Amino acid sequence: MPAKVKKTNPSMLDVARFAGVSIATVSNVINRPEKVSEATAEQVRAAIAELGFVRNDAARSLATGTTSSIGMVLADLDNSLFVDMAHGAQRGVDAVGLRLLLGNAACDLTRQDDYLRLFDEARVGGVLLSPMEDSLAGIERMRSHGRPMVLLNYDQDGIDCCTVLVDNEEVGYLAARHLIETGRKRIGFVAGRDYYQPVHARRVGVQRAVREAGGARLEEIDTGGLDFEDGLAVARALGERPPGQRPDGIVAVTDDIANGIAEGLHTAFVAEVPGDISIVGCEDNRSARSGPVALTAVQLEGVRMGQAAAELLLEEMNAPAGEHRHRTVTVRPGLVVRASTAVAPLGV
Amino acid sequence: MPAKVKKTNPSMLDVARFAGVSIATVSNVINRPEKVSEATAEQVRAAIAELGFVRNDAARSLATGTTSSIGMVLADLDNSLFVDMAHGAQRGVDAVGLRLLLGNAACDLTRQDDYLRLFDEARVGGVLLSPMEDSLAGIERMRSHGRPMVLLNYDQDGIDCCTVLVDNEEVGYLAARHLIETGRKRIGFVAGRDYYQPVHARRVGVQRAVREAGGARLEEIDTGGLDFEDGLAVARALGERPPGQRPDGIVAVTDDIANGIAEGLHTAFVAEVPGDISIVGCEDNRSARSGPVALTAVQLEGVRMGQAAAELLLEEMNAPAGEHRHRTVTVRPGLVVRASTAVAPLGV
DNA sequence: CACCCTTGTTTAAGCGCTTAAAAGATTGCT
DNA sequence: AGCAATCTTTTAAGCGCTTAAACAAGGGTG
Repeated sequence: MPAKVKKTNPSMLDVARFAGVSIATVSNVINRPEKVSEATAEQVRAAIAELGFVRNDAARSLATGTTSSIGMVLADLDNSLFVDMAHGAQRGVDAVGLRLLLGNAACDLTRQDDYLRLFDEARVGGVLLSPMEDSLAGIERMRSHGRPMVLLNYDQDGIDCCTVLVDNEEVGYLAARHLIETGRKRIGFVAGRDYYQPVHARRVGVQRAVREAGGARLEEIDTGGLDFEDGLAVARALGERPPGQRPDGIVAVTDDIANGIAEGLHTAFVAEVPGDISIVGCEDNRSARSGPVALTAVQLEGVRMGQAAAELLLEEMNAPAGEHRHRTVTVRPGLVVRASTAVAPLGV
Repeated sequence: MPAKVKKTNPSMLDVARFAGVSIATVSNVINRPEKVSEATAEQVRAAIAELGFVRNDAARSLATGTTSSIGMVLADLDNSLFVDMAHGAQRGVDAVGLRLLLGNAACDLTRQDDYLRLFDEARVGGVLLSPMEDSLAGIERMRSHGRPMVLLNYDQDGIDCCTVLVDNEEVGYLAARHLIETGRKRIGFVAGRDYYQPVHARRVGVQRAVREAGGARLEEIDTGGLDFEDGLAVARALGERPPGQRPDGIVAVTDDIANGIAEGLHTAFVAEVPGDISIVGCEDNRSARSGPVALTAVQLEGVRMGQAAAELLLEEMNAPAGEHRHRTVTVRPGLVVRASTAVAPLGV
C-alpha cells in the first residue's frame, strides 16, 4: 500500500537541510535548546516532526561514549523473586533517569552469558545480575572489562563485586519463630542437603529459633531436591506415621516444597492445614500456586533487593575511577502470614 | 586497589597494533574468519584475549546499519501472562539468533512510551508490544517510523499492524462448557461492564455455551471492577441468598475475581468450593494466588502468543520493502482443571 | 567609530567499527 | 623467467552523531 518506500530513516543531516540550518544546530535543538534562538528551534522542531526523525542512538553513544541504559540479567522471570528485583531496580534506576533493559536467562547459563556479552558490547552503564549457580566465569569476564556490576543473591567468596544478599539465617529464624509463637511445639524443617548455601543458612536460623524458644522440638527432614514433588513425598512419609509422631509445624525451605506438602497432606486426607499442621514457606514466590492453601511465607523482599542493587550500581558508576570500594548490603526478610498457619488448637 | 586505571576500553585499533596487523584484519578475524590465514587469526585472537577487547556494538551497528536485537515492551511483568509471552517470544527469536530485550512498563503508559522510544532510537530490528489501553499514539508513532512491530492482545480497529490475539469468545465458551459438562446447571457469569473488549467477548462465549447445552440456566452478575475485592463483594451478595438461589458454577471474567469469590465464600462459610459451587477463572494467571483454592482456569496461552508474535515480526522484518501484508493470528485458549471445579454432587 | 561582549550558528574533527576496492604475496603454468 | 590467478592484507571512505572552536552579527562602551 505505501507507495513511498522509506529506504532509510532520516538523519540529522536531512533535518538540517529541510530546516535550512546546519547539522550542529539540529543537535543543539535536541540536546541544548538554550543555545538556540526560539525561531530556529521552532523550524527545526517542525522539520523533525515532518520527517519523523528519530535520533540514532548508536551514533550518539559512539560520539559521546555514554549510554543511558543499564542492563539487568535475571535468572528466571517465572520466579516472582526476580520480577520483584526488576521492580526494585527499575525504581532505583528511574530516580536518576536511566533506563533498565531486562534479559531473561530463563535458567539457561548460556543465555545468561549471551546477555552479559550483549550488555558488555552495548557499553551499558552498568549491569545488574542475579546469577545462576556456576556463573563465575561470566562474572569475572565482566569484571575484567571494568564494567560496573552488582550481584544479587549470590553469596560466594572471592567475587570482586558489590552484592545484595538476603539474610537467609533470618529467613529460617522468622519462619520457625512464627510457628512457635502460634503454639506449635514439634517443628519440622524440610530441606534438601546443604550443598546450596541458602538452605544451610535457613537451617541454622530454624535451629536458633527452636533453641531460643525452649519448649519446642526440632526434627530435620531431608528431601532429595527442592521441588513440589519432594514436598509430596514428604507428605506421604508423614502419612505413614501415627498423628502424634508428626510435626505440628513445618518450615519448608522452598515454597514449592511447602505447597507439595500441603497438597500431599490434603489430597491423602493425612492432616488438615493449618488445623493439624501449620506450614511456612521460605520465599514467598508469587508463582508457586500449585498448593491448595494460601501459603504463609517468609518473604525475600525482592523489591528492596533490586533497589539496593541499583543504588550500589549507581554508586560504583559515579565513583571516580579507582575510588570505588565494593560493599555488600544485606536485606532483612519479612514474614507474610496467610492461610497455611494458624494458632495451634488447644490441647493438641 | 587496581593501580592501573583503565581509562577506556581497548578498541580494535589497539588490538591491531598489539597484534601487528591492520584494523581491517582484526575485523575480519571477528566477522569473516575464513578470509584470514590461520596464523594471523591466532595472533589477533591472542591480542583480543590479552587486552580484554570487547567489540563496541554502537560503532558496529552504526557502520552496518543493523542490530541483532529486538525489543519487547510488556505491560506488566507481575502478570504471568506477559512473562509467558516473553518466553514465547524468546523462543521464536532465538531460532534465528536474535536477542530479546525486555522493557517492563509496569502499568505505566509513560514508561511504555519511553521504552518504545528507546527501542526506536536503538534501531532494534523490531518491536513486540503488549500494549496497555490507550496506546494508540505510541503505536502510531512507531509505525510511522517504519519500524516493524507486532501487537499482542490488542484488539482494536484501525491499527495498521500485525497482531496476535486470543480467542476470548472461546475463553468464555470453554469455561462455561466445563462447568456444564461437570454437571453444573445454574451458571453464573461474573464480570464488570463490557467497556473492556475481552470481557464482552468472554460473555458472548459463555452465553453460547449455555445456549448450546440446553439444560443450564445463565445468570449474569455485574461487578464494578475486575479485582479481588469485586470478587469478595460478589461472595457476600451470594451469601445473602438462600442456597438454592445461588449458581452452582461460576465463570469469573478474571482470575482475581475468581479468587475473591472463592475466598469470600470460604471465609464466610457460605459455600464449599468446589463442592457447592465450582469456579472457573479466565486467565490462568500464575501470580493470582490470593485465593484459598487452586483455580481451574482457561489459559490464555501466552507462550504461544509470544511465539506467534515473534514469527510475525520476523516475517515483517524479512519481507522485501513494501511487500509486507499485515496479518492477525488468533490463538486458541485451553482449559486447565484444578481444585476449584469438580463434578456436581448427585441430586444437588 | 574602533573595541569588546553577547548571542547564535557553522565548521570540522572525531567516536570505533565495516567493507569495497586496491595493493601485495604466493603460487602455478608456460 | 614472466605472467595470470589466487589468497591475504591494507587503505580509506563512510555510518550519524557530538562538541570544541571558529565565525558572524549585533549591541553597548568609552
